[in-house]
Order: sequence, then structure tokens, then C-alpha cells
Amino acid sequence: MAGLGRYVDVLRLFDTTTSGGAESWSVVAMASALGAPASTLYRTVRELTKAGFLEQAVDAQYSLGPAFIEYERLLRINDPLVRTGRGILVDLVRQAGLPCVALMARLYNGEVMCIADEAAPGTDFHSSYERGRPMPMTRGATSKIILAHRPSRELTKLIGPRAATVQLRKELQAIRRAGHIVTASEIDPGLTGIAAPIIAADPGASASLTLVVREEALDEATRRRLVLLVVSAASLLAEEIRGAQAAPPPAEEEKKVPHRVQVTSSKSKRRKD
Amino acid sequence: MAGLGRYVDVLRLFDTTTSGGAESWSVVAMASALGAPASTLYRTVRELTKAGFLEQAVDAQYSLGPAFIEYERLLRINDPLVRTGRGILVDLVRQAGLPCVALMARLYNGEVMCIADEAAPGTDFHSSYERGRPMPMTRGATSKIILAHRPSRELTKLIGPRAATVQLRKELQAIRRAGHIVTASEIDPGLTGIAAPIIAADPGASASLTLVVREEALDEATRRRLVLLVVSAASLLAEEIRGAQAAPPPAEEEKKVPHRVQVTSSKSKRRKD
DNA sequence: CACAAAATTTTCTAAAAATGATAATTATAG
DNA sequence: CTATAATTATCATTTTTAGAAAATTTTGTG
Repeated sequence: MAGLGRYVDVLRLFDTTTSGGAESWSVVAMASALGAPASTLYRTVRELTKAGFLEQAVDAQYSLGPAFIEYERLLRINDPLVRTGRGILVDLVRQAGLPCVALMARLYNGEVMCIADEAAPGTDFHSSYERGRPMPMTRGATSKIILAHRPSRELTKLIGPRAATVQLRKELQAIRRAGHIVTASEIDPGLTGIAAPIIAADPGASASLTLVVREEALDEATRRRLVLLVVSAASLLAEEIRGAQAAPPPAEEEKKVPHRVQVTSSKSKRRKD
Repeated sequence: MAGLGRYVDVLRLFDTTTSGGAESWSVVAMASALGAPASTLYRTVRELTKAGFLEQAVDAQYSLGPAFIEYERLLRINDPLVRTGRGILVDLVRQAGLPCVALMARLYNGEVMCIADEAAPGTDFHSSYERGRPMPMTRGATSKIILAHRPSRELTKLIGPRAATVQLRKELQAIRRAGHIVTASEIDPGLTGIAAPIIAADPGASASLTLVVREEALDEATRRRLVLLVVSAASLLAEEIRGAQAAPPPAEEEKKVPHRVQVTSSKSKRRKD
């Protein structure tokens, strides 16, 4: 294994949500899991440790290191979607005025991952969509509203060819027309998700805003109110992000390299990965 | 540049807390910043993007990618200190019963970094010690209490030779004897930090627990109460972590490689980095 | 739509780095 | 102190990367 992959292969061992993943590894165990000699792994692990991506526990076990916390903060601070969204989530749970969890999610690696969440004070349940957890793409309001706004061609890659997914594609089309979706107990029994798309860039929404509430808290009037709330919060968020893009930060002087501003609509066939 | 460093050098460009860092970069700008040809950087960036550590924005700009959110969650879930500590922080702010921020911090890369924080509902201020932000090692209760519990030899590496740091070392010794520290406005004007060491492993504490409150909220009785609260929460936390280590998780069967359990007291001179 | 400029990938060979087996060293438990 | 595990060092071989230049694709603009 060459390049970055060599390091990522090691880090992936610590993904406890996949089979074979564990929270801590000895170097020899890593070597055997990856089918590589221990001397090679000792070298790789040493490099990862020095960079803070791994760290050594009290015994000869290694686990993920604090560098991830540092980089996650940089992303939290700098990423327009996360930065802007976090404020909106706080407003959203306050305006909802009942126990709930608000969250933002996005496409990631052929799955949908929550990138920010906020619980109303006193909320006594959790959503399975928690920050940093990849979730299936075809279940749950959070995921479906994203799928519903992807171009048809991309759906083929994500869920399979048109012929094999007629039913789902019909459902998605309906969701897209409605502009929002409410699902009950699709992910967590007893919980309802109310989701709207965040349409900030050209090729459909690749992110969504969701409010998760107890199913029994949702009489018809509340439901209508919350749908409106989520939909308008998502629109507002999208607008703020577009605005931030249009008005770039105070120009740096060292910017010798000019940038183009454009709207993506890539149809490239150059790379197949 | 070889090995992992080649990738880390790129990621470091996105550290907006250092001069030269920016939230987004074009590949050509990266190349010029790193003094390498663009074709090389295009290759490196492509690898980082594929792994999710970078991502391409709408124009030809790249920024940090969502993989960091995923790995940060794995750490949040699996790391004993973070996992156990988060629950304690929630209890702590509740028991404090006033607007406050509770946080845990640890040594990282010659600095002190907050690895978890929790604000009491209705808290209307922020601590500079925020999750993922490296902070200076010699200022603030959070940092000092950690330094105070490091072995003297290590201090030489962290703050300089004994002769040059007599004053600071005296102060640290006093803090260590007291078992806690209260500092006012050392980091954030108007805020007071109350910190205790988390002594979970052998060579002194490398982590601390802090409660940050408004200076004016701190009459003598409250101060005594909160000190006691923080100190006992830190002890409890340390105990829970030691307990978790002593009682390992349900034995996996595939564990062909035996582990040793030991207490670190390394005096190695093998590597000089 | 065509043209120009920017962005990105491809190609290819010298130079550099990684691999992996083995030996040497260091740390630790008992 | 000793046996054993953990880790690093060595080094010849194989593999990968760097870097320049060319080719290709994408995109903005007229």
C-alpha cells in the first residue's frame, strides 16, 4: 500500500462502527490485521503518533490521537456550512419550544453524515443521527431529503440504476416536490424527523436540516408549525451561505494567484474513482 | 518531504490560528506556500480529498473535509478520558448551579488543549479554552494545574531549564501541594478558572478539570463550594478511568496477541524527536 | 458557440523512500 | 535479575515519488 492509503488503513482499524474495528490496538495486532510485517507497522504508527493522529496508552496499546479534535475545531470554525449552521440550530430548537434535537447532515462517502447537532435543554432522548456518524442513505427524513435533491444521474451511483429503484425514485420525486419530509420511526422508534433541504450550491442540495421530536408530541397544529419552522430555517441558512460566498472575506494581500468564481456543473469523465 | 509529513504539511495550511493559515486554498497557492511544484500538490491534494481530509468547494478552492468530524466522533466515543469526562462535565455544571463552563484539557504537542467542554444552560460567556484549541502552557488555571503535576525532568522540555524558570517552578510546586488552583482573569478578563488535576496514570496528571465562572459570582462561600466540587469531580473521574482500565471490555476471541498491563515510567533515550 | 485562461491530469525517468527480514536495543513483569 | 515483550536500527531490494513539460478538461467571457 502506497501514499496516504497506508496511513488511512491504520486509522480505519479504529472505526468501531465497522466489524474488525476496535478502540485500541497493539502494533503487532495491527500488523496481523493488515497483513503487513510488524517492522513496517512500527514505522507507520510512529509517524502517525508524532503527528497526533494516534497516541500510545499506558500499555502498548494505541488509539486515535488528539489531533482529530484540533482539526475538527478548525473545520467547525472555518467551514461555512458548519459555522453558519450551528447558530441556526440553536435558534431552531429555541423556536421549536419543545424537547427536540436539531441537526444538519450532508453527503459523505456514499452515506449521510450529521455534521452539527443541538438538543433543546431538557431533551430526554437522542437521535441516531449524531455528529460524525455516517448513516444509511435511503432511510430517515434527514437522508431522504438529500437524496431527493440530487440529480438523477448521481442517484444511479448512490442507490443503483433507475430500473432497480423505481419505487424509491418515485418517492424521492414526491419529497422533492413537497420541499420537505416528515418521517416517523424510520430510524429511531418513537421519534419523528422533520427535514428540509439546504440548497446553497448549484447541483441540488447536498445537505439537510432536520428537527427530531417525540412522535407523541406531534399533533397536527404542531406538525404544521414545525414544518414551516424547519423549511424557513433551511432557506435562511442556504441564503446566508450563498451570501458568504458572494462576499468573500477582506482581501489578503499575498494573493498572487487569481481565483475564478463559478457554479459547479461538472460532467467530467477524467477520473474513475 | 517524505511520508506522512507531506500530507500534514498541506493540512497545516488550514490552521487559521497560525499566521499563514487560511480556511481555503487553491492548489497553486498551496504549491507556492510550500515551495513545491503544482503537479506534485495536485497529486497530494487528490489523495487527501479522496480520503475526506480535504474537500473541494464550488470554485477551485479546497478546505478541510468531513473525515475529521467522523474521526473526532470515534475518539469522543472511544477515548476513555473524553467518554467518561463528558458525563462528569454535565454533572459538574448542574451541581455548580450558576452560569459556568466546565472543561477538560490535556497536554498536546507542548501546549494544553481542551478536549471536552460543557456550558451550563443560560451561560452568557465563553471560555478561551474551547474544544480543540491549543492554549499556552504557563497561563490559566487549566494549564498550570497540569504543569504542576508533571515530573520535573519533563518541565525542562516544556518550559525550559530549571535555572531559567525558578519563579514559575516555585509557583507550580505550591499549586501541586494545594491540589487545585483558582486564577482570575489570566486568560479571559472577568472570568475565573477553578482547576483540579486528573491523576489517572502514573507519571502525574497530564489532564485537568476546570470550572470557569464570572469573577463577580465568586463570593468566598461559593468559591469554597466550587473548589470542593471540582476537586472531587476530578478525583471521581480519575477513579472511573483507572477502573475502566483495570476491568477491560469483554474479551475478544481473535486476540492472538497477548497484551501486557503495565505502568509507564519511561526513561528511554532512544528517540530524540 | 468559440476562444482564452485556468484547473487538473498524464507521462516519464532520475532520485528518493518504503519494504521487510533480521539483529540489536530497551522496557517491563515477576 | 531474568525472560519476554516492545520497539528501534540496519540495509539491500523493490517500489514510489518528485518534478518538468505536455496534454486535457473545465469554465468564464464575448
